[in-house]
Amino acid sequence: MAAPTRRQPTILTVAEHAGVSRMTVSRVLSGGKNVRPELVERVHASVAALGYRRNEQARSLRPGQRSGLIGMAITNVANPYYGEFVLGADEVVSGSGRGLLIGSTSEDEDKERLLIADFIGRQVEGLIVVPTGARRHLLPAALGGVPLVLASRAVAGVRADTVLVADVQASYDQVSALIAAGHRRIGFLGTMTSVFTGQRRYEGFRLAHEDAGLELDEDLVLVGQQDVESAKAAMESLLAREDPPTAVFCANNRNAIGAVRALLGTSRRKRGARPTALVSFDNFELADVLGIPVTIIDHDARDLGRQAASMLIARLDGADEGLPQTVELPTRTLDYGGTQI
Amino acid sequence: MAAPTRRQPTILTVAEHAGVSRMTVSRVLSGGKNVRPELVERVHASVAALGYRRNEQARSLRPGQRSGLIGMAITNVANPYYGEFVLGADEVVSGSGRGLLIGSTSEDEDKERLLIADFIGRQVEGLIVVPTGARRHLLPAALGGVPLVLASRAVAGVRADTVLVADVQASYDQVSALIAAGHRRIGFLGTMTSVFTGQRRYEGFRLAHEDAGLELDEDLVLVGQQDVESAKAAMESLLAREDPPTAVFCANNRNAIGAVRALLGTSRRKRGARPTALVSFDNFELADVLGIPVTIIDHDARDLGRQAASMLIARLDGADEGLPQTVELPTRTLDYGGTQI
DNA sequence: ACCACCATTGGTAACGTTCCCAGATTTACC
DNA sequence: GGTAAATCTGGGAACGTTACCAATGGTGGT
Repeated sequence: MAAPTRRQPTILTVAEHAGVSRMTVSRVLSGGKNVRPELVERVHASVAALGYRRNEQARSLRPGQRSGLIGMAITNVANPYYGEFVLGADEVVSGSGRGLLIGSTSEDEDKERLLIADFIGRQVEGLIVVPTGARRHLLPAALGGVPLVLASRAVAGVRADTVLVADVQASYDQVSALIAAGHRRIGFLGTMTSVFTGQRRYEGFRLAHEDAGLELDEDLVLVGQQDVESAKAAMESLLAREDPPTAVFCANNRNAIGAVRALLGTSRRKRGARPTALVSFDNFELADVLGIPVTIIDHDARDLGRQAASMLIARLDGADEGLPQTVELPTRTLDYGGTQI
Repeated sequence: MAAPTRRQPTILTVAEHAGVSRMTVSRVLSGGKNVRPELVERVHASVAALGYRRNEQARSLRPGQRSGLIGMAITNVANPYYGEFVLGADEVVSGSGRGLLIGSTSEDEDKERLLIADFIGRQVEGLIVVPTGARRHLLPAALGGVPLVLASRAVAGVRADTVLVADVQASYDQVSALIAAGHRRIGFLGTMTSVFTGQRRYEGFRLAHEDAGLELDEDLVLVGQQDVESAKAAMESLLAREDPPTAVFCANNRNAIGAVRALLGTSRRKRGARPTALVSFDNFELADVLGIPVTIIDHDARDLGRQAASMLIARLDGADEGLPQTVELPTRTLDYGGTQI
């Protein structure tokens, strides 16, 4: 009745079952060079009969062996954006015969520190981190020489391979396009100022104004919105002004969706003949059918994951010994009437 | 110039540095019982000085020790739904001091088999699987006694703890509501018939017709749509009929979004005074602002992840030795005018 | 017939950790 | 002060695996 999970078979169990030595089994399992065909077959039969699986933990304990694990610390696993990101990384990582160890930091520096310590304890070969911003535990000394790739965000003072989106350039381009289309008062809806991408996107926004010789109205810049609700409220406050902006730049899709909700909640009469033009950094579902003029700055999160993982694997497989590199992924523009005035 | 990553310090390095034996270091690291305070301090100082991290792989090699790893095989990491799911599981798993090893199967049975084999080789303590449907590699013999929890879908012939959504009941209820509201011709947009949840949701659809004594028109049942594009085309074909359905039940959010796109692409004149009522199994962003009557059958994917992980941890920590259990999570209904006629 | 060489096989040690036990030291008590 | 007990410390072995080396047997060349 009681089914005391009997021990997993070891290589020795297989060896005895097949009537050979451990070494022969090991050799068969790692290629079978220099083993008599008859024995190869006997070993395979025993492996199948016993349901033996090689213990990767024991295996990677031997010197020169690697754990085959990549640690990945994401700020928010539930964000579909990072889901795509994980998928891209998984493609590359599993393609290199390794596995992905994943944890969520929830933008919490302490969680990030503990997670990374745990990863290192589990002997990960490398780390892919979407950093919260904390620096100390990402320094080489704290990492014990484990290669690190930062994704989506950089950290000041941390020299590591980094994959970013061309935040500044894309924001600059789209805001410049708004200005060229005649917009003179442009709102900005952004995240907490501590978020790296938010800073960069604001920088593009600011530079576009500067280069066009257009003064930026700080009153139209609202930051700190982390969710759709607060973004909606911020957008409503812009719309309620005596002199509302004619266009609004949203630094991420949470803010864009909030802005959309605010616009749809405003009566068409009040919106007037001149609909407020929206630019959204990041795509969102159904953006094209809302009947609201919106320009999307889109990029491929999956590709971001692929790039990050590729840079890491390149380091691991020793091909690349040079200085840390930073790659900026290009964006593409989806225009659903957003630049019209 | 060349920086040959010097070996990680081991417990022996720390012992020598602190002038004690391996065992004393080990004892300090696992609680410090029965060690002189002075030595405890010396060891901690050496650990900090050397940047020593305990090797979890070596640690878990000892008998009776566990790897602290949970393997998670998801059909599609990029689906935001499963992102939420992973987050919920991560909460529980990391709360139990374990880590999550994640892989994507892309609905591919072979990938699932290899992934699970890999997980077992890495000595995972348990598995959480969103199964593709294949049975053999989920049998206890193939798993070597590693506990398994199935999530979101069951597999015929596999006895394991399972967490499902109340697909049948919720579909039944909402379709019954449509019928009660006077709808007599109800369309069905679904996934491939091989998908477990699709079958269950269709079953609820069918039963509601049966119990209401309403004959089900098979011509209005379109299945096999896996993405928004094909769902849109399917919806268009329904709308183009001489006798279009007055309501459409969408078995997942991909199909619902396709249906929405089809409706929005149809001129308002053609849609007529009687808008087609939609029911969507699964929520989607902006559903409430589309101006289309839609009822959402919503459930909390994060909770699904939490439940699955909790069942697994309960098995692991030995509290629960009983027969495999199946839990059905309740749904809630969000009504954006979907049941009107 | 002898020797060099290759293919095949197994024994031993080591990876980093912790458990078991035995020895050493301190404390407690008469 | 002497003994018993409690506390503290370290040596050896083991977890499952593979690298290294040695031993065996067979083959071909001279």
